[in-house]
Amino acid sequence: MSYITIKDIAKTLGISTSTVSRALRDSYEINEETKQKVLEYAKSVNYSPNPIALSLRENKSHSIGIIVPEIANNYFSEVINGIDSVAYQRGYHVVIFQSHESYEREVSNVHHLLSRKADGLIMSLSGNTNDLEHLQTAMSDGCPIIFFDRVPPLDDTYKVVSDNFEGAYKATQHLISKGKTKIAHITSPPVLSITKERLAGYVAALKDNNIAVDENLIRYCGFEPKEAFNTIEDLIQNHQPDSFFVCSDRLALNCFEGIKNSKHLLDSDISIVGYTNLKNANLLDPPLTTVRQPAFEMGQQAAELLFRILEAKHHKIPYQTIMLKNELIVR
Amino acid sequence: MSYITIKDIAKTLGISTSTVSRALRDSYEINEETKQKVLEYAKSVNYSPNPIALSLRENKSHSIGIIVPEIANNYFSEVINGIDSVAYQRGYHVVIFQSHESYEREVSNVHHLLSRKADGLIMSLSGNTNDLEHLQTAMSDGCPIIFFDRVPPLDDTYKVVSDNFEGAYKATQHLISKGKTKIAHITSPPVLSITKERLAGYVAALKDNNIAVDENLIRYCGFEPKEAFNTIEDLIQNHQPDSFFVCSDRLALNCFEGIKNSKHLLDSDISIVGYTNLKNANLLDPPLTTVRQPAFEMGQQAAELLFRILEAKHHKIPYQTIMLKNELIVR
DNA sequence: ATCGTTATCGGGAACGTTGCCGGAACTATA
DNA sequence: TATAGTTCCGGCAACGTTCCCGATAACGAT
Repeated sequence: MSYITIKDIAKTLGISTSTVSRALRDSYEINEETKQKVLEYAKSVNYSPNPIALSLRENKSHSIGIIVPEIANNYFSEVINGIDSVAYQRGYHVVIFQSHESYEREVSNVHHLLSRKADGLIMSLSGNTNDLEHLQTAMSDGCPIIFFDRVPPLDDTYKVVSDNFEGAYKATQHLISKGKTKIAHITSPPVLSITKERLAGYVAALKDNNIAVDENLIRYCGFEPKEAFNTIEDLIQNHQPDSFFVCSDRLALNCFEGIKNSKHLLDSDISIVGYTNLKNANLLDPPLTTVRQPAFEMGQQAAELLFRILEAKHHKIPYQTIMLKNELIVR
Repeated sequence: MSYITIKDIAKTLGISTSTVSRALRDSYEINEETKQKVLEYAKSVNYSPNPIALSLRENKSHSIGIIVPEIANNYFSEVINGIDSVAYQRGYHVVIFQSHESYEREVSNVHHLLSRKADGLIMSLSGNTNDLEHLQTAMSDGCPIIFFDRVPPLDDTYKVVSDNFEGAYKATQHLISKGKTKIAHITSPPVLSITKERLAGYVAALKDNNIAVDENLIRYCGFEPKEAFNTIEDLIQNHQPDSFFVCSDRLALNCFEGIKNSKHLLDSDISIVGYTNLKNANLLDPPLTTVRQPAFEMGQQAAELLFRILEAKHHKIPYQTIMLKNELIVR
């Protein structure tokens, strides 16, 4: 299986490797007869070219890399599936890495992908990435990167995002229209782009409804479950919110559990809206109203943009930001 | 970044590439002084060897492949994290692929990994894999494979599984001890190893309690949500089970929803036990009792076994099956 | 003085592939 | 008939690396 090389074919057919290569590549000038002979034999022995040799020669790998913070996050796995669906059609393979929210792992992943000559990258930043040098050098080395969801504060890049401002605005508005006024906002680390945008949407909705913004109700949370629990506990004990707007898949669950477990039972008096792609938000008790990002579609769009860049070769595709709408699913 | 080659170093230092290679590899006989000079310079220009050239030469890639049916499945992503954790320590990189329950995709993934000279494979079979030829050739080509969870019916392989028989037995016994007698068993396609083992556990528990096995209550379900819904509907309408023992992450959720949505409300009269690694089974309404597989640990064990094989080089590690215990989490 | 030994290094092949360059054989043109 | 052009093919270098084989110098022993 794939042990046959072009040399073997050349030897058994009594021709040179160049000729075999030409036949296989259907290139340049070659006698139709020899070409058929080569193709036939190659097929019969199940020849397939060695991608490593190709990579070494051509400085590319015919595969694209994905780096996400965590595969176990449903939002990210949906995005990956979107990317996968278009890459597979094009005969590209997709190499998936996790940064585990670690800056070091992210850098290591980028280097690995780069040294293995990935043709392009699609990624979402780790929660601890402040320094962007590894990405800058990757891009200037000619490896195009599409960022999605958690995008860096750079102008000269390609981005695929969802309308976080609007999503947060709609979520907050939903709570307000249910009569809530003390709406806690629990969200991801402040460095992330999504954090800022969602916070802005939350604040805008409050202001448009003449509700004062209470800084005590806004909490940034890392990725440890305990952190979420403590935050919830403190909020409920000391600031009596009447509702929660919780961002990120992970936090949504942790907070849901935290609120449920707290002395104050989760009842009709306390509402939660999550910003999440949880599969089973409708099965929770009570069902969780959510803002749902079009994850699969974001993956598709990111991949299609990347392939447009790769196929454009010379004439450069202009930097752009593709923004998709979110959906508020009231439950 | 990683554009510097050994030739560049040789040229600027006025020595041959062989010498540079020797210095870097700390091999054979080389003057301490030149060695230091090379190492110093290499470090200063941030040299790192080209892994593609290495792969071409040594016929291996210093990376291992993972193939799972679906990343979005929490069980699989936990296993991946387990593998990842040990591979990262050893400086190996992990390449993740999805078969999407498709035999063709699985074959394609195996070929891709093989031709890219993955040092080894850790995989769980797709739900539509009957022909094992692609795996046999991979193994006879010298690429060791560790199977986990969904393992093939082969003796001469390495496997990491959980005790599905016992898990199913305990789950069924749990329902029986709650007074249930008409226990429906909804499970994965019958080709899969896990399906057979769990069915056996289910049947054994019934027999040990002198409950007749009703074939009508045993249903195999594919991976389409609608299939699960229809199955549930038919079961409830025509066979009035008093409880369900549902296998696989996907089915657990689908059935949970199906039962909840059916005319007969999900109440204390109908119990469900799921065989799943759902993160939020405790938050469902009602909380879902589950059999939980030690997914992360299974990944670790699989990876450790693989590295043992890779490091053993010549003396062969005997084929073996590592079996881990499951945990019944009553909620 | 000659020879074997040791320490250190360079040359070159090889991994699999492609593409440039040159060359042989043939055809067509003047 | 000589020349130019065409068609087809083989040789060779190159991608980055390692490793085997030989080469050279220094040095001590005979």
